[in-house]
Amino acid sequence: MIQPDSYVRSLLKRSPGETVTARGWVKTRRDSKNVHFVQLNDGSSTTDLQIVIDQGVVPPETIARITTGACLSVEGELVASPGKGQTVELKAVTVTLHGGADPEHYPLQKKKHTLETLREIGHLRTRSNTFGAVFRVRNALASAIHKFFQDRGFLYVHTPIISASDAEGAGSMFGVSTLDPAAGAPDYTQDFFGRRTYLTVSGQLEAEIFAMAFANVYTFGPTFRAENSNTPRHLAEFYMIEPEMAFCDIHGDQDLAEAFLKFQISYVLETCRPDLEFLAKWYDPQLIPTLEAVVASQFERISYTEAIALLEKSGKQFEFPTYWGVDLQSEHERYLTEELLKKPVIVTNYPKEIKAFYMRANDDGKTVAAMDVLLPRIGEIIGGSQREERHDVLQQRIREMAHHGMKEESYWWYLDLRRFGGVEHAGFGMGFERMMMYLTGMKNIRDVIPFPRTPGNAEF
RNA sequence: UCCUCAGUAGCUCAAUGGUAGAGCAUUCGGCUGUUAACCGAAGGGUUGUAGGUUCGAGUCCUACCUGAGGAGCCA
Repeated sequence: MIQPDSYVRSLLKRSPGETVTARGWVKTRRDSKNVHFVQLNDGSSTTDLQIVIDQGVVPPETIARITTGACLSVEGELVASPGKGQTVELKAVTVTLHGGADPEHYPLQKKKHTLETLREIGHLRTRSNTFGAVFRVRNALASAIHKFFQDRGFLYVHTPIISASDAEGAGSMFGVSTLDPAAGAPDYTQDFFGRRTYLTVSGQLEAEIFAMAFANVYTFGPTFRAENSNTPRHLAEFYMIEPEMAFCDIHGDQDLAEAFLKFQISYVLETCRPDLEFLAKWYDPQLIPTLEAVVASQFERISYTEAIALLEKSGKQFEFPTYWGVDLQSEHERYLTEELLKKPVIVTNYPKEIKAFYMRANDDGKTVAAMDVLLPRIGEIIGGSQREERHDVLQQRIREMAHHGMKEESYWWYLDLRRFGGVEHAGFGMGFERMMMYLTGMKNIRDVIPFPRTPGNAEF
């Protein structure tokens, strides 16, 4: 096992003269008359460690096998590098070749590959510079999220992956069953759980249970949608963060969402600078200035009604017409956040007809206390609301939705939370990979998750 | 799921309906404390699949497969 002081990242910071062992995978080898240069990387750093192997230290037949992709351990002395591009390098004394990578067949070459090609070698793309940077950022982002909530006293709750609630309106769900599909019409009362079950589309309803006991809670786990979505922004399996706060209204909800987004960006700017610089260089030169601008900005907050008014007087021709009562289309959201306001926008108080049943009804009788946070380039990154805490109002709403297949008896425990010690509360959901896209400048969501699950794709 | 575009060497891409090419990678040779090293040579192809039009198809037509972009749904 590599010890903390022996990661490539650590070795690059240590002083000349020390005897160390480096382990990792070869990026490339260059030969000179009396010396071989090997770029070694263990995934801890955007920068490789340069290994210098003098003629005779390693038998020629071993040198020949030290090719791109091979795995090595190298013991030697860290020395000041006379060459450009690095301050220290490792002068090899002992080289152990753990596994070669036949250059005739190893698909990762020391040249630029398209992201589409790398996606098809999902078991090897992790060794590329791009995915090294992406997954270090992903790791840091996950850490930032826990830190943000833990520092505020939020309780981390694991909501179930397998769920019986058919989460009305949340789109198609993956069924979970141990019944033999070949056995004809399924009788779910005989199924593993004695009822129809699904992979969760949201932990929110269960998070509300915890918020009614621990006040401030959050979930961070996988979520599944069986929608046949083929876009650069959708996955069938993705990660979602869902905070839920008791004693919180829609305004507190917005404040938290804004602070949350800014914290994540700041944290990654601080801890992953070299990775962001690499990503900026190859994918989006404006990446870092854009991120810094968001941290410094104050998010625009407008109501749905104001948003519609802004769109109507924009004079812009939209493919879909805008009028009060229709949901905002991608083109509308993009216009608001990218062109008109040029910063993150929080849109609140949507018509109740286009939002979920659990959102708190406003006094106007027409809108609910919903909020969507829109980011330039990404669109909706956060969707949330103040929840309906009034038992009778919620019950009435569920009954109104009966014709959509909602069954009041399925929500008995959810309604119970309003009968016993209910209080105003609010929360939101943030797509983890959407945030990753924003932070890394990656334009396809399949390139910010280790193993993307999309329609027709589950190879790795 | 709908619309649009694309599929040619391991990779990135050329090729007016008329002999299928280059760069990188690979192999071999040369040079060199190198930095996506450099110089030279060689090998490498059922042009996504199946049909069709044509004297002749990588190129035109049809269907299918795969990928990408846009839309819907959303996070």
